[in-house]
Amino acid sequence: MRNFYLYNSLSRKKELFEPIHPGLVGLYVCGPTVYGDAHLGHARPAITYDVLTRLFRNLGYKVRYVRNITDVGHLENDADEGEDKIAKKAKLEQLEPMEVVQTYTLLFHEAMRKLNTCPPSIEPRASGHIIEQIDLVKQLLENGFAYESNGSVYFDVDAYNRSYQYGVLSGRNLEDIKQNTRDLDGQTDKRNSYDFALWKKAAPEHIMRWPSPWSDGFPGWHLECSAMSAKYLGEEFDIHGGGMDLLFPHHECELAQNTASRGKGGVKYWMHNNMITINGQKMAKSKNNFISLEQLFTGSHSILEQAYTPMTVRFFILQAHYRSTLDFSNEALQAAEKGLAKLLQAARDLKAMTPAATAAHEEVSTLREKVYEALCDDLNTPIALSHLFEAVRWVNLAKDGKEKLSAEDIQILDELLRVILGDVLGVAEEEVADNNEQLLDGLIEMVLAERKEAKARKDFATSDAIRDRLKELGIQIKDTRDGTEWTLCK
RNA sequence: GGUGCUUUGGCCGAGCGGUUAGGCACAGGUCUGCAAAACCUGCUACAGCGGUUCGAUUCCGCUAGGCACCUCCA
Repeated sequence: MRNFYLYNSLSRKKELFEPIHPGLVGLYVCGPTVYGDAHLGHARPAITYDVLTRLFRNLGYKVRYVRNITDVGHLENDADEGEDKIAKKAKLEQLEPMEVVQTYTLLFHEAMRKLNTCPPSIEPRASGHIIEQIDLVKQLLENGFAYESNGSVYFDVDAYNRSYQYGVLSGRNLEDIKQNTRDLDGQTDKRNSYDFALWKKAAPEHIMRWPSPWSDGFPGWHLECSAMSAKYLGEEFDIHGGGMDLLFPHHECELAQNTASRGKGGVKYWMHNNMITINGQKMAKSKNNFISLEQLFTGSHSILEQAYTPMTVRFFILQAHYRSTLDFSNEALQAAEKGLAKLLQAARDLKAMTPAATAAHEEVSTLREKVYEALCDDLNTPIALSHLFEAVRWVNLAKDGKEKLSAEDIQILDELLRVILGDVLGVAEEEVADNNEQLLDGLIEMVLAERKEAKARKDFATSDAIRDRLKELGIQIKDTRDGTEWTLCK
């Protein structure tokens, strides 16, 4: 199997990927907290890990891709009274928390489908794994790395740091953290401000609660990923992915939980995608530059000059390397839209091509290798795409009759534009179903205008021919006093 | 304040110790009834100042700007 190199956030270098179990890849990715619309930021990891999965599958690996849905435990802040995001939204919209979860989970899935991402193999929910999480808390208490306080249980970072090292993933040391952690009000239950919650006792009015040995309450946010990744991928698995913003504290805490409970970190490669920025700044609700995917697809946001199709967004994201920040702008999206159209047009043109030469072009045959080399070098999609544009050039040259392609050339170009572009990068023809109705209206209106003109010149042969042709296509027209009506008959 | 990252041509965005990234835009040309597309040609940049080197955009240092995390975030 081809060598694949992956940047590991833990070692801070590119490493040769060697699966724990030959031929199999276990991938865990932190999914969304479903308390709001899927946004542009969600598209980055979704597409990155989708391409990773597709590439592994193309290389012959069997991939188990687990992406969770956080539907409990994600707090607004770290204080004792920090509100659960789901619960807060439920209160705001006067819904059951699980109604909020369902609404936004479905919207998230819909957006992911439009972006042509493969659904994960398993999509576990935190609320469905309370038992596993409680077990993990018990284990941590038993191992002496957690303490109970007033019905809540916290991870004892000091204790952990005596046996292991807290901060290895994010490159921090505990002394720095101690100096720089804010002391929030109302953290009386914790021994230290940098300890984090494993189990929280629920306040009386809190709806989302489960019984546990310590209190009726709910699990801490970091716990779910440790519990669910181990359950579905084993205590040691290959790749853990997520956004760079999750590196600390979320992944650091997860790593600490794994290590404290079973003596090892459990993850071989930590992978982090960078952020999407808008005008150079990270998207955030507080900055008023928050764009949901739906807004992006429909163009309904003041920042947007136009609507952008899901595939344009996908292509735009793939044009940058996943570890670089990617700045959103209308200009950049519009450029992506055009580049994408060029690529897809060439893929279409290629289908109609027949061999016109016997000798293969060497430049064409090396493209395939170059593309794989790029993709296998830490998922370098921008380089891979630059080679695909080279393939486009060959298709267009042939189309113009300036080059002749052999059967072998065509076969390679087909592999590049259909298999690599389509199957691996997931860049495919857009669904146009949504626009069809409008398109049909416009077209028929145009044809009827032609017919009206023909009738006006008493050219009834033409007007009747138009009517008959439309009928053949399943469109019935009817001349009325007020004009011409049409219906679609099936 | 702590930690880390970053600064590439009109825009987006790769990359590397010596060689054209690529896309978009722009200009000229070929083709075309017109338009579009396509093709060809041009535009050839690496924040500033030092250092290492035969040679640095690429390595090191300093200066300046930007960003991220440290609080929830993909």
